[in-house]
Amino acid sequence: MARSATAKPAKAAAIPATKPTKVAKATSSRAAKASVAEKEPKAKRGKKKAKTGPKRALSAYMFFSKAMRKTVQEENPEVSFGQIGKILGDKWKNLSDAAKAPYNAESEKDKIRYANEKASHVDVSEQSE
DNA sequence: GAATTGATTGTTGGG
DNA sequence: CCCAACAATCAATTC
Repeated sequence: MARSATAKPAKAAAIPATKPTKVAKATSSRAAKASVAEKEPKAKRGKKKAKTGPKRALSAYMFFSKAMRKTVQEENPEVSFGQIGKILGDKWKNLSDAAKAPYNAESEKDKIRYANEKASHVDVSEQSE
């Protein structure tokens, strides 16, 4: 186990709109991390584990990027991927909790979806390969 | 048990 | 085929 504290913060973190408490040092993990953090952005995303199992739940930003990406491109037709990301991120942060609500909702749904697949574990039919 | 690090998710376009 | 910034978020590892 890990962050048992993350058990279920009454959707505080998942739904800031309902409760913009922002976890606020839920476990001081984020705070401390924020303090440390700021290391050099080492693009070390060379995949490690996670075989072909159930894909993890997407984050609100994932859905946001999917939706806004196109829009941002239209407003910025001559921007590269990196720029889009920066713009999207900027907008994302600029978005209000209410605006994030729908995205969070999607992420939540995905979370459940992921949990469901994970829960599937081994049922009757499954085991594709 | 709490904190931290790490890996994963999605986008597009290119090397 | 993998990575690039962006943000989130879980998940296992570690202490």
